[in-house]
Parts: sequence; structure tokens; C-alpha cells
Amino acid sequence: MGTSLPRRSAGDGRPMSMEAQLPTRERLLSVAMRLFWEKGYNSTSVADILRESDTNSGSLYHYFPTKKDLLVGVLERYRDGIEPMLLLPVWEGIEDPLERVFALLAGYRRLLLDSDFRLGCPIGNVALEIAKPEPEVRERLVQNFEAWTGAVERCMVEAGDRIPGDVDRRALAAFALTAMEGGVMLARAYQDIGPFDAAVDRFRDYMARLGLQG
Amino acid sequence: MGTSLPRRSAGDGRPMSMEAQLPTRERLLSVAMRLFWEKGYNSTSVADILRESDTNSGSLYHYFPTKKDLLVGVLERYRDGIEPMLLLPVWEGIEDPLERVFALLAGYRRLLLDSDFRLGCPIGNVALEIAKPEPEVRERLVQNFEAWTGAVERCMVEAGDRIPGDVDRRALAAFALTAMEGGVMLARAYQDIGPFDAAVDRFRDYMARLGLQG
DNA sequence: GTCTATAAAAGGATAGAC
DNA sequence: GTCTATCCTTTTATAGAC
Repeated sequence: MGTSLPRRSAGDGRPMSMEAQLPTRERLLSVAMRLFWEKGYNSTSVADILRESDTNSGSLYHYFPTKKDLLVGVLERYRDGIEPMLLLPVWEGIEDPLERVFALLAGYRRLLLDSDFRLGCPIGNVALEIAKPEPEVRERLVQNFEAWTGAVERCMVEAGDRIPGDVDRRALAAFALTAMEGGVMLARAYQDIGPFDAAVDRFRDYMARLGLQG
Repeated sequence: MGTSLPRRSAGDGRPMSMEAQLPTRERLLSVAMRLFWEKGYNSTSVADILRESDTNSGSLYHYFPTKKDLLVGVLERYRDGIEPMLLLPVWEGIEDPLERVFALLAGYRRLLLDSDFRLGCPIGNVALEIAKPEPEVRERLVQNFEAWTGAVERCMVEAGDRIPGDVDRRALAAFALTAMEGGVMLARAYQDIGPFDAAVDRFRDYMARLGLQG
């Protein structure tokens, strides 16, 4: 009995989260993803991660020799989660490719509001937080931006002749990312969704004027 | 003799910088501005600031009871420096208000290139680095963004009927800020000026299409 | 792979003489 | 206002038994 049940008990009175049932390595990544997102990389200590994941130091350093290695693992999970965890939910029931672009932006809007402006883009945070990222980290940041931009670019391509043929789809997708990141930054500083909405409105207006000129 | 000369000698062999001649409080602010910009707030230790400013701990804590107070002072100096230190230099010899907007953006481009992508917008860095800024800090971040946006808005207003009357000048200025911040973030992550140029190009194209449709 | 214990350094901040 | 010395906490990381 109980052979493959989670070996850790909730006997300390703390509520048992879903994270608690994961195997150690996954549990560490899951908790680190959340804490890096909420508090930032530098402001999250290894001790924070050990406590919230109910893991011992020896186990963490068994899987991740340094804190930076843990960040690399987290960035890879963000990257691999863009399709299933970010795009799939916000694109549910939306077929129109251009509507999908704005549904994605609306997802960040929702996140800002639901978190009272504590959560924005986890990649953008790390990108500005770490002044001189080591190559391992920087490469994963770029991979995340590339995956995001690539997905939006495919929407722009699928929009076909609704966008004039001479407009660079890739550049349009990159501009959506730029506007999102800038909008998230300002909304968090102002603690007001206004600057984010303003950025999306300008981007939407740009798209509209592009179309009108086809 | 030597009554009002800087009381600190360069006898330790290190080169004497211009910062070294400032009174203590100014010297601390000057060095902290530079280090927060280069390394970020969290990654700059009080010890770093003391070493680079050749100051004793007691003096720093005499002027700034906590590290956060020092950050507040730095943010106020960034804010007050926007006109004289940022705008005045890049607008030198440029009278056309719309050209001034792009000259400002070109200033950030220059900064990224000259610093090999180590320096971007010091305000944007802090805005994303500090997950839950205390009110004192957050207010100064907003003041910086407001001062920047206000200056660009005045350019848009001065452009008069070159921008159609029904276009919101303030919204246009805010979009310039959004594009700049997003562009700087991506350029630093990619270590490539391409993403920044792409953002400015899209913004310029948007401005052009606005004008054409007046 | 997991556990406890702890090292070793860096962090922000303070005390008290001058 | 400045100086030296130092406190106390937190930090990342390691040792070595199980």
C-alpha cells in the first residue's frame, strides 16, 4: 500500500499543493518558475526555493549544481511551455489569426490585472534584471523571444492578404512583442492598466492603418 | 595651502576620477547612478558603492539611512537630469520637433552600441528589477516616465498640423516610450541592435502613416 | 537521491571615537 | 561629517552519513 504515493507528508500543517506531488526535479523547477516570476531571479534565494518546495539543499544541488543552472532549466521550461501553457489557453475557440494576436495580448492584460500588477512577462523581467547574462542564460532568453515571435509571425502569415503583401510579417510580430514588453513595464510601474492598453491600442491602430493601405 | 582642495588623495595609486572631486553626498549619488545603471540595483552592493566612491560606510549611512533611500536619491537625479543631461545633448542643433523625437531614440541606440549592450534605460531596468517597489520608489519611477513622455509630447504638439488634429499627442509620446523600452530590452537580450532598429522603424512607419492620412 | 549540519563569503547596517 | 571596526543576517554552496 502507498508504494508510489508522494513520500513527503503534509504533517507540518502546511497546505499540500499540487507542486508537492511532483518528483523532486520537477518540483524544484515548478517552484523556481513561480518564484522567479513573482519576485525576480536575484530576489529569490535558494533557501526560498527549498522552503516552498519542501526540499533539502542536497537534493537541489544534486540536480542543479548552481543557482544559474536552475535558471537555465526554468528558462527552458518557459520556452517549452509557450505553446501548451500560454498560446493554447488564450487561443481556445479563436480561429481568426489576427484575433489570436490580440487574444495573446489580452492574456497579458488579464495577468497584470489578476496579479494586481505583480506578474508580467517572466522573460522580460530576467532580461533586464541580469545585466550581463552568461551565454547559457542569454541564449535561452533569445529562444523564448524567438518562440513567441515565431508563433505570432505565423498568425500574421495566416492572415494572408488581409495584410498587404509588402509588409514584413516577422517585423510585425516583433513589434507586437516590443509593444507588449513596453506596455507591461509601464503598467507595472504605474500600477495602472492604462499604459498597457494604450500600447495595444496604438499597435491595433497601426495594424488597421496597414490594412487600409493595402 | 590646499584648504579647499579635495581632501582625499590619489595616493593609493588608483586613477583620480572627476567623481572623486565632488562633495561626499554628490559623489555617492554619482557613483550609485553609474553602478545601478551598469549592474542593476540588486546586483550593486553598498560595498561596491563605498569602494568606487572611496567613501566610508559611516558617511554613506549619514546621508542615506538605507540603500533604498540612496535609490530614491538616484531616481530623483535621473528625473532632474532628463532635460539637461539627456534631451539637451541629443537635441543640440536640431530644431524640428519630429526630428527631435527620433534623435532621442537615436541617443539610446548610440548608448546601446557604445556600451556593447550593457547600458539601456536605467529607469526601465529598475522598474522590472524590483518586483514590489515601495511607494517612494514607484513614485519616482513614474515621475521619470512622466518627464520623458511629457517632453516628447511637447514635440508632438509643436509639430502642429503635421500630425492630424484628431491624433492624441500624449498617446503618441507614450507609444514612443513603449517602443523604446521594448526595443532596448530585446536588443540587450539579442546583443544585436536589430530589434531596437526594428522597433524604431515600425514607430517611424506608424508616424508616417498617421501623417499621410491626415 | 536524500538527509542534517555547516562552511565561507557577502549582504545591509550600526557603534562610538574623533 | 568622517573614521575604523564589527555586528548580525542572509547567501550560495559543500561535506559526508544514510
